[in-house]
Parts: sequence; C-alpha cells; structure tokens
Amino acid sequence: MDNRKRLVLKTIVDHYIKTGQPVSSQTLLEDYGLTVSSATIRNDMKYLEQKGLIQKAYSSAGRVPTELGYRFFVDWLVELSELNRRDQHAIIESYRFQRQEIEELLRQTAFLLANMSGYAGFVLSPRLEETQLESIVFVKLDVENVLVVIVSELGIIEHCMIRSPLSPEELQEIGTLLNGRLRGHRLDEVRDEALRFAEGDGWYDSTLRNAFVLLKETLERRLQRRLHVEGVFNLLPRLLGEGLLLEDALEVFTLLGDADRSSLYLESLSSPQVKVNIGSENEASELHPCSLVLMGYGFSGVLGLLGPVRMDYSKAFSITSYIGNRLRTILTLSHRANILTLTREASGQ
Amino acid sequence: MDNRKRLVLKTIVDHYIKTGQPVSSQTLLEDYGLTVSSATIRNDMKYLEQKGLIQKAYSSAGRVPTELGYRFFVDWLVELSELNRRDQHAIIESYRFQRQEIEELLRQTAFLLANMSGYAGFVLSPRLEETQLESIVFVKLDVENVLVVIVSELGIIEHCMIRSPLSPEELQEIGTLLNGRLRGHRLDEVRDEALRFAEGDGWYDSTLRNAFVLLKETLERRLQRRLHVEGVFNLLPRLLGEGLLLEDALEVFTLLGDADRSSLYLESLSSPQVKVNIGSENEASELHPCSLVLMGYGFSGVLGLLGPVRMDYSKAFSITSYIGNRLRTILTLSHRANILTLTREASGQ
DNA sequence: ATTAGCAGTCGTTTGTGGAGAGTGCTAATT
DNA sequence: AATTAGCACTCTCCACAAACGACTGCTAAT
Repeated sequence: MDNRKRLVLKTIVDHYIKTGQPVSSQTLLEDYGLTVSSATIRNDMKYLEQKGLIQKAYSSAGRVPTELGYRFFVDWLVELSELNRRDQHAIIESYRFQRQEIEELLRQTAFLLANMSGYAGFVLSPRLEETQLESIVFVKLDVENVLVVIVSELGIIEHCMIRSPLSPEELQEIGTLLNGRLRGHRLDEVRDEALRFAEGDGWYDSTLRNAFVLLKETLERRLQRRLHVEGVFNLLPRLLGEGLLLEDALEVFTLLGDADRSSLYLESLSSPQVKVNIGSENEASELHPCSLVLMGYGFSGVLGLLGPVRMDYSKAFSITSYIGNRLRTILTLSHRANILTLTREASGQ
Repeated sequence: MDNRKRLVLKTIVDHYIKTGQPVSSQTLLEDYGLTVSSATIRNDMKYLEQKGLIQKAYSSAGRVPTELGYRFFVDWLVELSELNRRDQHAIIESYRFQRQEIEELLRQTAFLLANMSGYAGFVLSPRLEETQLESIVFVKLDVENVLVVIVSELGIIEHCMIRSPLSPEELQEIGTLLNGRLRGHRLDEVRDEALRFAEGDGWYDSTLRNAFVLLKETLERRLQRRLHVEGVFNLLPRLLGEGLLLEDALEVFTLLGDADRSSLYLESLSSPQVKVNIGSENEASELHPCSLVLMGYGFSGVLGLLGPVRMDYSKAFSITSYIGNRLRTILTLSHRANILTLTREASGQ
C-alpha cells in the first residue's frame, strides 16, 4: 500500500473519529488539503474498501472505517503522544490527597480514567492472594470484643470483629505466634492455614477456633477481585449515538456489573503495555460494540477505558498509559515503604 | 365527587400504571366491567378532567392521570397491602449473611430495594453524629500510617487511615485517655471536643494535640453522609419509555451522583412513615419526571425508591415499608447486632 | 497514473390520503 | 336529572410517492 493510500485511510479514520459522519472524497479534499483530485481519492478508497479497511453504508454513501481499518490505524497510523501537561498535572494533583486505602485508591483511579477520557474507566483490583501477609493485629476493644486487622504487603487492610474473653496478653501472644508463622506468606496460603488452624483440635479453645473460621471467611471475601467502574454515563450516550439499541448498551453495563465474569476476562488481557481490543476482537459478545484500551499496572491488576469502537484511540492511549504508570508507581512505592517498616517493627503487636 | 367518579379515576390510574397506554371510555367498560355506558363514563371523565385529575394528549386521545390525579389516587384510592410472603422471605434470606460493616449493609439494602421493585433503590446513611461513641482505637500499621477505628453505639466499625509519626506506645496512651474522656458522647460532640482540644494551647503537649487533630479529621471524614444508589439501569429504560429525553434522564442520575445535594434533599423528607413525592412535587427540578417513595428507618437515615411518575405505587409502598422496617429492626435490635450475627455465623459453619 | 464529467444509486425529507381510535355534543330515554 | 345512543369531528399513525441531494463508479480524456 503506497503512502497516499495510507494517508487517505488515516485521514478517513481521523475525520470519522472526530465527526462520526461518513467521509466523502470531497470532504477529504476540502478539509485536509490533499493535493490530488477527488476522483483519485475515490480510486484509493475503492482500493481500501477492497482490502476490507473501509466500507460504505450504502452504494452512494461516504466511507466509514471497518474494525480492520481501525486495527490498521491503531497498529500503523495513529500518532502517539504524551498526555498534555495540564492533564498530567491534574492527575498528580488528584492523587495528592489520596488516603492509603487501596480500594479507595483504585476507585479514584477509575474515576480519573473516566473523567479524563469521557469514556468509562475501570480498574480491576490486584490479585491480593499473590501478595504477602505483613501482619495480623488483634486489638482488645472492650471486655468481650476483639478487633482483627489484616495488613498485606500492599498496605491493604481488612478488619473484622470477634467476641473473645481472652486477655490482652493472651491476644498479644497469639498475635506474635501467628505473625511469626504466617508473615511473608501469600494471602491465599494464609487463608488455607487459617482453615487448618480452625480444624485442628486441642490447640486452642473454641472461641479462638471461631476466630480462625472468621479470619478465613474474611480473607476469602477479601481475596475476591473487585472491579471498579466509573463513567458509565459517559459511555451510554456515546453508544446510543453510534446507533446502538438501548437494550444492547445496557448489556454492556450488565457485563461490567458482573464482576466475576468481567474480572476473568480482563485478567486474561493483562500486560504491562497498553493494548487495545477493537469491537468484535473482544471475546465477550456484549462488548462487540465497544473498544477496550487497557494495561496492567502490576500485581496482576488491570485498568483501562471502555469506549465505543469509534473512539479517540490516541487520547485513550495517552490517558491509560499515564494513569496506569502513575498507579503502578504509587503501589510500588507503598510496597517498598511497607517492607522497610517490617524490619523496624519486628516487635510490634 | 361521587363513588362512581372515584372508581373511574381509580380504574384509569390502575390501568394506565399497568399498561402505559391512554385509557379510553371503551377500555374502561370492556376490561373492568363497569355497569354504565361509555357515554356516562365519558361524562365522568370530562368532570375529572375539569378537576385537573386526568388529561388527554390531544383532542381525541384517551385519558392519562395528571400528577394531581396520582396524588388523589395515592391519598385516597390506592389499595395498600402487605408485601407477599415470597418476597418477605427473600428479603429476610438476603439479610442472613449480612456483614459487619454498616455501609455494606446499607448498600445491600439499596440493592434489595432496586431488585424487588424494578426501580432505583437508595439508602441514605444514618446521621452517625447523633449516635454515641463506644470506643476509639489507634493501631500503628507502619512508619507513617495509623489505622483509626471508631466504634459507635450502633456497633459500627468505621476505619480510616491517617498519617502520623506517633509511636505505638504514644498511640496506646492517647487511646486510653480519649476513651476515658469521650466514651458515651455523641460523635459530633466528640468531633467538636477534639477540635477544641487540638486548638487549645498550653494544656497538652504536641503529641496529644496531634492525636486530637487526627481524631477530628477522621470523624469529619466519616460523618459525611453517604448515599447508596442501586438499580439505575432499572430506572433508565423506564424513564426513556415514558418519552423522557436521554439527556434529562441522565440529569436524574447526575443528581443522584451528587451525594451532598441529594442527601440534603432526602434528609428533609425523612419521616418514619412511607411518604411519596410525585413528579414536580420534588423540589429538585431534575426529579420532576420521577416519583420518590421513601421512609426514615431511624437514626435520621432515609431509604426508598425512585421510579417514573407512572409507578406502581402500591408495590412501591409495600416494598419500601417492609425493607425499611426490616433495616430499622436490624439496626436497633441490639446495638451489636452485627457482631452477634458474625459470631453465630462463624460457629454455625 | 490522474482527472473531469456524468450517469446512477440510495437515503432523507416532504407531502398526501385514508384508516382508526376516541371524544364531545345532541337529542332521546328512563 | 341522570343516563344513553348515535353521530360528527379531531387528531394520530401509517403507507406510499415524489422531489432532493450527497456521493459513488465509470468512462474517456489528459
């Protein structure tokens, strides 16, 4: 394919992404100053159509990119650029007052993705089962209630309440024992270990056994991956604007609401680089009217954007990439911080 | 207004709620077996129209209730009934595995409301500032992060991460001091007290003052009311089905997303009984295409349903009422309901 | 290889004419 | 005085047709 044909394709995609209107040879000439006649462009268009890169809705309509056309565009023609400074700054700013809680951090990241892009943003939480236990803390609240706090490598916490008559000293002892035994283990191992403790006989009184059951349950619940989605009301009008039926658009959101299914799917696409799935390249048939721009941010976590197939891929790439790297940095830093902490607080409860 | 006219109005509203089609005198006769002629019904309809209770879209169209008509219907004509046993059972079942965190409980309640009704369900969290402090716990997690756990009268655990260089020993000391001093006070008093201490000079050393600042910050953050909304994708197609523009429908969701504004509005409607706001009875203009069915469930919390004006008010009442009372019971039954539940769960399995 | 010119295609818009649903009115009936 | 039958009237909805216009593909010339 010669350069002019590539340029014609690129211009068609650019223009269609911008306006949503089928592109005619005339428009191409007028708006983009090509130095050939409209007839020549029409010939090129015919060639591109034969190659399956563009198509027309009917015989005398302007051209529209096919999914293959978008794919070619994304792979060879799109101009990648860094996110502009203002947006970069806004993102950094919005992370400034970030609290340490990871789910809150992820939720906010999804929010950022959505707001910066105008599409839907999502963040699939990291696989916590792959992270290591930092410590388990028992805190006596009053005569009968004990608070259990679980801290992972990522600084993530989970807590639950149990009733136990054990004294603070006994609790401390148990805490030391558990921490000595489980610290540094993967959280899924910790969960299994908790189950084993709960089922082992003779070692502990029934109250404590209950505590282990509870610990196991809490971990089990917490290890489920969570999918944070924001900006669905950005995406909806765009999908409807593409001529999608409301019914089918809602299917998209139903899928997003099914965290189990979506997680599994997104997980399979994880990669450190920004990737894109265009339309029916998505396995999930509900997503055929959509494109997915995503990247892994570490710890098997995935984030990205969900937009219509007619999506500003260039912008989507730069936003996803910038925010993804930002989040990766934040998580990695807290990771390091916690490892440092570990050595200094060996005696802590 | 004589009985037949009331019956005509009730039947029109019933039928319109069910079908969404304008109701003709013919239909009324055929489907509901009135014992008078269609001409008589037409006369009654004309009377009702003059009273502003029904209207027609154009001169030869069937009748449709006006908002005033719905209001009359709701106040005088609607048949109230208990929620059917199956739904009652489903609701009780779904609360069985309720978790310890109140926000989770509220979220699930909103979910229930939405799913049972087919509309959008919402739960505005209680005014925690009106509940009493049970205890405050500080747990040092690593060099800079401190977990603050606040246990209120409701047995609710609120947790929050803050940053502080204080040592575990200092934290423990401060915790003991604070608990002795503030336990039993309302949470807003606790917050104010904390602020006063933090700003007072000379009395305390900087460590203690820091603690008060931390406490105030945590409380301030946690006392913000939260609005849980579920089932927006139930509501959306219904609103569009009523002929609402997508744009205006999205306005509704934008309002719901603005927790501050919605909370304030919903709060003002709080009452122990089920109430309804029909269409433009809602102050918020975004909600003019919607009806709001709501009730207070205690502690100044509010929950309810948001549906189109053409809403099954009878069903909405029974669902809201049942779930609202259920939640009230759960929250007030014992002030440590959640702990008890978890313990039972843990030992039961 | 490119271009001008033109015929042909097809969606969009606009207009028209029933068919049908439902009302309001009038005069007759109970 | 309330109710009813009958009928004229109103307005929407649908189908069909005609005019319009945007854009292409093809052909012949450059």
